[in-house]
Amino acid sequence: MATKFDPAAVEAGRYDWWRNNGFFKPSGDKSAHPYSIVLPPPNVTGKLHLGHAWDTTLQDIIIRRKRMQGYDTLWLPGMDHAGIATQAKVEARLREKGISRYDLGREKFVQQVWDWKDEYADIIHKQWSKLGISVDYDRERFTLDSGLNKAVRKVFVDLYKKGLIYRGTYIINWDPQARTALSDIEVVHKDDKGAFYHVKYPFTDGTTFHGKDYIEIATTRPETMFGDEAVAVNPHDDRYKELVGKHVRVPLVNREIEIIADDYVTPDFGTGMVKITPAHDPNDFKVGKRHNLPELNTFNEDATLNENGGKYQGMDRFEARKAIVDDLKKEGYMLKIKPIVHSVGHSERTGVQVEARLSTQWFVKMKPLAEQALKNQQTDDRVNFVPKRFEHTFTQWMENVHDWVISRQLWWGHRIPAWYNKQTGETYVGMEAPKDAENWKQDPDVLDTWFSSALWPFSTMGWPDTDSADFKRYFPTDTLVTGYDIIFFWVSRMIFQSLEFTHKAPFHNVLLHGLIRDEQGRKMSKSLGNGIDPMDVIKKYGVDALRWFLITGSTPGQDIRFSYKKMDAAWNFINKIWNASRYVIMNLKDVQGEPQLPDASQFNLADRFILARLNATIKQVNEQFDKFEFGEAGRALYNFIWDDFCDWYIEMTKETLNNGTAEQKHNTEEILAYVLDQTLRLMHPIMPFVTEKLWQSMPHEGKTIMLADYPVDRPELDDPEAIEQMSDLINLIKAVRTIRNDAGAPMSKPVEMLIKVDDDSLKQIFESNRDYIDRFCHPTNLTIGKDIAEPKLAMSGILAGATVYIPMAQLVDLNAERAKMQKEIKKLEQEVERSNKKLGNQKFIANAPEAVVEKAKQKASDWQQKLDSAKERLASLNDAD
RNA sequence: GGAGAAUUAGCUCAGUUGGGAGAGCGUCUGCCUUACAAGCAGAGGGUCACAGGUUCGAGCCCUGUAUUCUCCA
Repeated sequence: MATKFDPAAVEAGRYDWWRNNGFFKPSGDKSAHPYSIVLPPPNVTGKLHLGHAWDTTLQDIIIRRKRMQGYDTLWLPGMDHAGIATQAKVEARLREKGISRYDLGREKFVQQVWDWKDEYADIIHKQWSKLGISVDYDRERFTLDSGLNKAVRKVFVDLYKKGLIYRGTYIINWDPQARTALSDIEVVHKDDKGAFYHVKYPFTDGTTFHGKDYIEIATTRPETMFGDEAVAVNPHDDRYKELVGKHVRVPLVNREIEIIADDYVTPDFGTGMVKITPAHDPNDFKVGKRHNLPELNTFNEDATLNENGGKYQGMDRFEARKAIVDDLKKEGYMLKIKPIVHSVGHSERTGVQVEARLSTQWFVKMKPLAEQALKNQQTDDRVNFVPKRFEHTFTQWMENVHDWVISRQLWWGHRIPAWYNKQTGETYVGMEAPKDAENWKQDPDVLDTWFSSALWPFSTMGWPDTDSADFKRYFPTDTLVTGYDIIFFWVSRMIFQSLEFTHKAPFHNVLLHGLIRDEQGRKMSKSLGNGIDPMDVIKKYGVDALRWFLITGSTPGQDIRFSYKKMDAAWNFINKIWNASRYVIMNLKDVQGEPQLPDASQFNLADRFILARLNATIKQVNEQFDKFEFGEAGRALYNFIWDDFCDWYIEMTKETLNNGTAEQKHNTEEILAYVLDQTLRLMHPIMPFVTEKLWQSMPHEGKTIMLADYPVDRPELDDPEAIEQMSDLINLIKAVRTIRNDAGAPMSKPVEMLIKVDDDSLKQIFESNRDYIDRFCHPTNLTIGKDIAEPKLAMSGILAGATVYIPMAQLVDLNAERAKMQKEIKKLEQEVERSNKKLGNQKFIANAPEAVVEKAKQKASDWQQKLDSAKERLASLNDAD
């Protein structure tokens, strides 16, 4: 075995071997409980990033452990066509060649997108294998495949028939670059610098107001003024009451509009007078409906001004704004320009400023669906959010949800199953085209990507065929793992669609994780150029190290910062495991098959200690895993492996393996093998590659660690006495090491050692473990006793129930030793006082649990013992010269 | 404006039913000890943001304040 962990060598070929042996597939064992996860399908837009690595690692840990525990596990993978995002990517690529999608036409363009999809699906498959995820490739799905398309059409048609999908003309969010409608949540609001333009709207009938023949309108968007249909004031605003019903003129176009009264206007915002542009603002749209105002659209799809924009026709909205402002100034209409910072909506995908646009779209009526989802949270079928607080995020959104715009003016996606009669204009919605197809024209639009993603947990299992084997066996799924940033987009929608169509929640648990940030805590983004390719990290450290970092560096629901220093630490830990295993494997002489424990009568103190600690670790890891507390599970494993196993047990086995009897040696080998085997199994879900490699290198039974039993708690191995006695031994060894360090006496230099004990039990422990004391403390000779003569010129260490002395005539600085002891006494006195105060408190004795009181008493007596020893020691130091 | 999160060692972060504050990295000292020097041994380092409250007992529960961040409007 190599002296260093070499991830490339460990990983080579292993994934394919697992996969080709069918280890990733469900066992199909009907006597076992099923456990299923659907992978959140990554977008075929691009490569996987660190966030995907995190998300898939969490799932892989869950599913690998369940598989080892004997569940019939299904982890179903797939990818998402990501309508607008992928289309935008392909358009950008074409644009580099000077081609637009319109040049190609729909069919050819869509073919280009399929090519893109194939290219990226290939990359993603390679990345999945690097990440080591144990998904069942035979069940892989794509959100645009024919089965899913069938589910999409079925859902659309059913919802339409139930009146939960409708078509109508409303103000929606419009992305002028992608030229499509967007839902509310695809709009991200950012603070932008803008201005309030204060513009004169002159009266047309000679009215004057406060001596002026105009009113002052403040607007942030002068370029929409050609669509103005009214000016509104608040009906309770006494300043303007008299103006209601008067008429003003829209500058530059000289169109006459009326001043109306509407509650929507906030009197103390701006001038308290608002221009109403029903076709270009959602609030104005509502006002317009109330007052029967016309809806005049002044923009084209790409946000250039249309024929209603007069001489500005054809200009882009921002260009037009500049020109209009200039002209308003020139013609004396501009009163002032006041810079402001205000929140402006941008397209989540293309980043351009979103337009409020009046258009005819398809919508999902959300209220009944949301109510159903909320109600379900009060039943046994509720979805368990981990961490809990995200349930509030979900319910709050559901309580305030608006109707969902589902049509997209894109070419890449599920085509809307609606046809319009060429003659009558009648609408037909159905699974298939009408029989007389030649008389109908299908809606050219496609559905929002999330409309198909929302069906993912059941559409991938064969639904709408509710008799399909997978649907019956693996739906509802057990756990969904995803980022908290898509609770609205995805989690919520899966829940209400699943309830509506399967009458069950799609999963029992939702485990939500945060985002990965860079070393400075910034979001990783293309524009910052601070993104890190997980494949680069894997190349340098191995995927096991990356996985370890991802799960131990995080707490559920919290963001995580990536750093190479943490990756170094992760690699170091694996290297530690590697070398500990190397030690064990090199020392196994005649252990065969699956490691078994010798009879308990053969255990020495170290054996009892490590097995008790192993058992406590198994218990803790299982408990934490069940709660999705992977970080805590990882820390328990880290402490056990590094501290208990490597620092103590392995070091102690060197004594037995070198100096023990043949039988002792054999027992030690068996125990080493057993502990390592159990430890590798515990670790396997987290670091699958290195544990498989090491497991294969040691005696074992079975083909793969992937299918070995996951460790379970064995109460007969618990041993508080061994833990206690071992702790006495460790404290002694540590005290000697500290003395040696303080005195500058390295281990290579043997010293005399005396231990004065208060009672026989401690004497017994030290004497029966004398071999270990020799090995760890290197004394020339060792005296243990109750009444030993205390050496004068010595360094000392105070333990509970014992004092250790190391006589070093030349090296002892008596004054320093006295000072040290005085400091120690002061500290101990404080502790004793605190303990006594606590125990003197009757309320504490009466109210605290018995175990807590007992522990406090034990501590008090330990402190007192130490204090007595320290005082004694100081007295003898004072006598020394 | 509403909701949530964070605030613990120099840095990055754990701390799960309230019962004497931990890790990794960094710092200082000493060791190439036959698994590992990317290691081993030892040391130093914290009024757990602040102010109240509940409790025998608070990093943890409650109230308020401050700072930072996220989402929603």
